[in-house]
Amino acid sequence: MGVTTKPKQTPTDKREIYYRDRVRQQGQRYPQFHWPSVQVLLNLAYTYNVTAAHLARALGKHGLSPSSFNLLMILSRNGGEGCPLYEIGELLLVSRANVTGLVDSLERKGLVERVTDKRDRRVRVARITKAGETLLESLLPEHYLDLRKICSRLNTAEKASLGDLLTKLRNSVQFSPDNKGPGKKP
Amino acid sequence: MGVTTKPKQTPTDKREIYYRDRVRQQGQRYPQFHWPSVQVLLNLAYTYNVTAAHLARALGKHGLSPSSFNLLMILSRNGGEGCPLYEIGELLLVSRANVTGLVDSLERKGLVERVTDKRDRRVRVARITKAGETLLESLLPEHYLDLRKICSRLNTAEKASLGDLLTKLRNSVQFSPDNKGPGKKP
DNA sequence: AAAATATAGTTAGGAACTTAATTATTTACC
DNA sequence: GGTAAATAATTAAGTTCCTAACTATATTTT
Repeated sequence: MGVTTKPKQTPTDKREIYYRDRVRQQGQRYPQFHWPSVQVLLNLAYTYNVTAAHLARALGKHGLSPSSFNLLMILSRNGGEGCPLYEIGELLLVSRANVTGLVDSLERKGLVERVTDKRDRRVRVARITKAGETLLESLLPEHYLDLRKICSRLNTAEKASLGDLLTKLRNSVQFSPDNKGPGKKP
Repeated sequence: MGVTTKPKQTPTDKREIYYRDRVRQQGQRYPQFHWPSVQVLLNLAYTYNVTAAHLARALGKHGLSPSSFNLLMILSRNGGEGCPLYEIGELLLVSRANVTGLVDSLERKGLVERVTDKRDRRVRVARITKAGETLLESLLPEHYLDLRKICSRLNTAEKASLGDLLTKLRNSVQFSPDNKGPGKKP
């Protein structure tokens, strides 16, 4: 190729242009449009996606998805007792059907095992295996270091402030007055 | 059942207990464990999930997923010109294969249409239809109001501060020195 | 101009999720 | 004590994402 003056823009630039235009257009058209609100929510989504993708990539090198990892962490805490599947769902905030699938895949890899509870034969208890413990022990030092590095540009006050603001935002969603709720039917 | 003193705990309490225990255990076991960092990242994930689920529920009432909605918004900005599919992928930060699927589903609903670019016959351009425009116009006022309400407990300074802290965190992930990168193979 | 390379889109297969329906077991009620 | 209701897990079907392989078209190289 010859010597060109092509600017070679990154995808990020396209996104910036797109959002700048959107502000102008939508702001004029819709009186409800409030750029500072839209901006902070876009920022939240973007930041979450970037960090989640980063952590997922690191865990993926050990053959674990983020959910599988979190499930293993829960079982690791409970040790030999294990944890009923329904309780795993509550801790991970996912459906019971999804827990079934996650435990299936971890069981196939030999990282957890299922046992039936003696007292209530409806419930299955998932227990981490020795292999599961070993895997966790091998990846946790790097994982925790990673988390720490991700936050290292924020000082203590900033971390606290970010936590407070996130909590405030979350509460606003969860406990807003007009929360449509589950809309239970009669 | 008789009159009991059972506290009737919500799932949230289980989560709090779980995380409190985890801090103690992991903090002792792993010197790399840094609770303030772990806490702020958990908070980020939790807050994102809550807000995303809230918005997804609202858009779902109109038959749209968040991604479908964003795709429609992109096309709405471009109007009659439409947008090449590869560019949609760059704006939405998703794979081209996923764009194909999203456009498929919106095309089935009659909200967008595909046309082949005359100049480069490799590229397909997606264009929003009249029905798509109408749908957007019907839901945007409520959507923007929703975004605004979600952020209403944060004042102007807090929104700015939250935005800055999120950006700082994101930059730390994206531009950290030891970013393993795509690891291109020779 | 032909061959190699790059780009746009689709297809195929798979993982992580969802809700709704089904099965097994326990608890509550009369 | 037997039936009804609740609870735990699974299955089935569908959605949203992914990567890798494939097809068609354009561009570059020689």
